[in-house]
Amino acid sequence: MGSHRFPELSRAELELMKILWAGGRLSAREVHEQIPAELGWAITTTRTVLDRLVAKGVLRRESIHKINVFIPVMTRPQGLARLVREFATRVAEVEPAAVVALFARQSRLSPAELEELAKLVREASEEGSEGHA
Amino acid sequence: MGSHRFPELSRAELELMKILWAGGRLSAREVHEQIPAELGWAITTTRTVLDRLVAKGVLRRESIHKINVFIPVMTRPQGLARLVREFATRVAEVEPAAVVALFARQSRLSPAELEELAKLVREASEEGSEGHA
DNA sequence: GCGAACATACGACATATGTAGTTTGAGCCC
DNA sequence: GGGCTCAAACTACATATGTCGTATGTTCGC
Repeated sequence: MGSHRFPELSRAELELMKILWAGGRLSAREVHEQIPAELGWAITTTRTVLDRLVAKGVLRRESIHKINVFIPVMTRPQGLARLVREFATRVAEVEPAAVVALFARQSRLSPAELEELAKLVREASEEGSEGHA
Repeated sequence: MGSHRFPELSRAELELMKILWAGGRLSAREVHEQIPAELGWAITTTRTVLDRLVAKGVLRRESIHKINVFIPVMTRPQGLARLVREFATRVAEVEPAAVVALFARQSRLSPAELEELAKLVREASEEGSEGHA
């Protein structure tokens, strides 16, 4: 125990988190500019999703000279872990580790992150089959 | 064009579809009995989700002696294709084919289904980068 | 033939999500 | 120093989802 039980990320939320994970600390506008134009989001939409992420405790808001910048609280491995497990167990119905392996060639994850992802997915498995029965 | 643009499947819906894909044609009760008890669903919940699946055109309802049996319209490969693409492109950010490969060792999919899944995922990719611009 | 049991068809309701708009305040250009 | 421009903070609203409950009709054992 110890690892915060982070909430799930919806599609729109994951989209923004990916930008934040890559950018570190960005203002709403900076995040918005990196959203694929095809999505055609209004800036207010970006702000709303950002706010919800803060409300969920996934992002932290810091005011710099009256301008808010958003900082990830949930790390990328933490954000991916749940999605990986869900996909592995419910959709693909294969061992989660096999899905984790997919991320190996995914340049966005550093070796350290990859390892953390593997660990988190493993831990989640243990939790799933609780030993407190 | 040609392949019906099936709607997405929510978690609960996927749960039921998996049972139907394995069972063929089942009554609401039969489906309900196969739902993992841990989920603790009420029979009415099962019926509701089943109804929504019919409304979405994913299942077909047939009345046999006044008892409804539900028959899959959307095949397993069709149901998985979208989920696979979503996970591959948005979450793992790897080639969809790599994710399809995961299903190779998944006994639930026959070789034919596996091939269809691969084909559907491939087609979806092409659609994504439409050539009609 | 009657009532217990089960099935069907609907209605309901809270929360989650996608997607904005509006109101108000601060900062900067001329 | 009056606006124009933006950011922040709220509010809004439709649809999707998870989860049932209820009113009715049908069946079968006794």
